[in-house]
Amino acid sequence: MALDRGFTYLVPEDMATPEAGARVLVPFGARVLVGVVREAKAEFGPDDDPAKLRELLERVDPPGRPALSLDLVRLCEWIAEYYVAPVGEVYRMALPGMAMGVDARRARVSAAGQALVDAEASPLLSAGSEDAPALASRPLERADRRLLEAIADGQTGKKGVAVATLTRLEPPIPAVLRRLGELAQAELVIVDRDEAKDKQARRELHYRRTDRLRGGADEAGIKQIVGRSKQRRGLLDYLELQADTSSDPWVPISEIRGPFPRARVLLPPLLEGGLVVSESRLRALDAFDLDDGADPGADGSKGLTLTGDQRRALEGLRAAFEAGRFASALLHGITGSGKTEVYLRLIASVIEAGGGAIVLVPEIALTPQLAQRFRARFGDAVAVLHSGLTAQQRLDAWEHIRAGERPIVIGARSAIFAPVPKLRVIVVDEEHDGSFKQEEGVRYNARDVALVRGRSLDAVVVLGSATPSLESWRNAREGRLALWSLTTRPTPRPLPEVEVVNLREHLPDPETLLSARLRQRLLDTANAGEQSILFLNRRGYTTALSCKTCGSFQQCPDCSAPSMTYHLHRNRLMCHLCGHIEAAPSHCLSCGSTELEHGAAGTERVEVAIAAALPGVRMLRLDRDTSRGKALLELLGRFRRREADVLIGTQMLSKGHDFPGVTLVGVLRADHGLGLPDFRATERVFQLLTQVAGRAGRGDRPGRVVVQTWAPDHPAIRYARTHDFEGFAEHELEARAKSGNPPIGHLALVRIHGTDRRAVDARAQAVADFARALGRRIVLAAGASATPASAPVEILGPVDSPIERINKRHRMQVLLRARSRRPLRWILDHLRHRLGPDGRGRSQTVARVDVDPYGLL
DNA sequence: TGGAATAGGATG
DNA sequence: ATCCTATTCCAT
Repeated sequence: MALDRGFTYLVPEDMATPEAGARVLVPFGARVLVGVVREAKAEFGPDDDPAKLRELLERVDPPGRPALSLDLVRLCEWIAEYYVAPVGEVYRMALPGMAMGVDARRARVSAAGQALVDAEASPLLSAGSEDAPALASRPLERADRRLLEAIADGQTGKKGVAVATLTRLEPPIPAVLRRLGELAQAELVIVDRDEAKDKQARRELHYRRTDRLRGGADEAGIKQIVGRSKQRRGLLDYLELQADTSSDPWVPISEIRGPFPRARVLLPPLLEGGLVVSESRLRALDAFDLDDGADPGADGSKGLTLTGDQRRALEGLRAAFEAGRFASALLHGITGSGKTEVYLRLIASVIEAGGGAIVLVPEIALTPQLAQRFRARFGDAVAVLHSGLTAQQRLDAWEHIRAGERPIVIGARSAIFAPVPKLRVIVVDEEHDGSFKQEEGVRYNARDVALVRGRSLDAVVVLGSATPSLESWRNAREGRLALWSLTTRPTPRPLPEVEVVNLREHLPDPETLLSARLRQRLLDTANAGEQSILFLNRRGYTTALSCKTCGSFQQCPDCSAPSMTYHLHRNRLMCHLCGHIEAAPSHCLSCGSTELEHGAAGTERVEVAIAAALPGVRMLRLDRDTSRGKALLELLGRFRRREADVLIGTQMLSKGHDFPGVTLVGVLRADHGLGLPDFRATERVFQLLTQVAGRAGRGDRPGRVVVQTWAPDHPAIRYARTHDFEGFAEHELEARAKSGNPPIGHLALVRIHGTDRRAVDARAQAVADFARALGRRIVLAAGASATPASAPVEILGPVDSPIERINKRHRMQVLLRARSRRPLRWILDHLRHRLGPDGRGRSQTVARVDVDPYGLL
């Protein structure tokens, strides 16, 4: 977590004052850091002590070209404030990784320094040296000599040693940077800037499991290298699983550090034993260089006439754009109603007028078709930002965008920070999607940030969805968003028929999870030469292995949830929360019975079972295990090319894909997830079913949807059956009003976690007490006025988080809930300074706020 | 006694 | 956060 405050610096006499958003080099303690100017002021602020201020060292950005435009600076400030996030962290997020440099200096010894080193190294001379050398302020200490020697040893020719490496010497030299400064002062070493540092900084050490002693064949050989360290073994398994299940076997050290914080210590023996190799690499491949089998370059929709709905929506949005004022709209269009075409034409107008646009999509890797349509229509004007870009590619894209060379930007969440000049339109496609909410670090919601950025730029913001979030729906109903509805599909095809199968009456086959009805439909569809998609909301083989005799099942040692899933592929158990992996046991660990059974089925097992039950039907499986990055696109391409009859997958599949050959969609367990302690569960299931139904019958044949459920009367399923979004929304809004949950109420969740249970508990209690005290002050203040309401802010907790332990860290939470934002805001502003890390070592706890949390897990 | 682990404090 | 200093801890 970065420092949650700014620092004031003086602008040197001979420097033009850098504008807000410009990067500058500043002295910070003994270090030199890259900073971003938040504000340039002519006078001292009340908290500034002129005597303590230091001067800026250098400007990084040339005058008139700050890294962040003023609108982005304002946006960062707003985010830091609203989401109670450390400002520094927010700015760092808004800039591409390496725009913020590291210590770029290099050090080498001078002639005098070299002489000193040589003298010390020579026993004859050092023994007889009468007058010990001294620095300006003090005698030369042993640590200084070590530093000098380290520099002399490390420098190659004239290159010198990177200062950054000197700070990481083993054993470390105390106060290295101060000593280095003094040595430089005494002209024993020369310190200068390194031009080539950026390239270095963009690389990262990656590790890969080799083929040596692979697959558990030579257990003894592995033991010899790994030894008895469980962590080391876990790391090896982790890398092996990565190599097996992902398209790219290389894992960057930063990623390994998640599940294995001690990776640095664990890796050397594995490297030495040849089980693992390392390499300095740039980040993974650009997934979008791959052809996923979609129509190459064709954008057949260009000349099509719009439906009446589309035309009205487009005209309304264009009018808003031409008015040049902020406007926000919800584009509610049933699946297949042509929302994208509306975006395309709106953006075409914007481009024509010399403006720019941002299109946010839930997960770019899952919506390559949208990107392709934009590329087909706008060609090089489009920049696609996604997680597969290397740091270098990202920086390049960012520079291109900033220069106005690519006025259209398509990307996931973080693309909302794209430095598009003259930004006039922001589209948030599938705005209901939970992935717009960042769930770590700065927990912003890109959809809401889009509205704020749009407002500050007088731009048009369009939120599009077939199943709008209840937040947006309510905003539209109350007039805060203009509402445009697309109620018909451009092609004269009705929405698919949804057939609900009550599993209570029609028991599914325990292996395939298919009811007789769905099984028959699958066979019919395959026989007709058409394709099917099956959804099951759980990856892996089964949830867990449980003992038939005593019923006990394996828990992750570091997490508290039943998160261990069995993976047939390598006969391993893996925790879905922290990545812990272990060999699947052959017998029950508590009673010794060898009779173990699989719990609730996952996609892997169902795939196998169906393949066995329906011979001749070709199956493909898609989930996070089989497919990341380019492997995903390859798989989708194979299905599109009809290399399989049935694609089975998790909800990853429900987003935006278009498979013309699919006429049947089956949902194996629609009610899955309804039992979770999550106020959005019903909404999510409704959305999933509606989105999923949209996958059926998009080609030239009508579609059919079969929904299997144990709860056929649940509202999510009832309303989805009739494609009745409005009915669902009204029903669910009532439920939210009753519970005080969003969008009627407003939430902020304080999360407290740490290794030591008691420290976490104490901190959580303290946070809750403090919030309650603040809450009472509000009540007192409001007491005199006419509001008879009870406490305007409810403070719930502290309680253990639903998953009370993840990766050995205990987690607790305090929920703040209010009918109006203002009192909640007030409490958060006061709570702000009590957040962040507290305590040290094992008893350290971290508290952070999640404003407008998406889920409460 | 000196170096390692650890707690507290400041950073402009 | 990261760096620095003072303090405690512990083995030699």
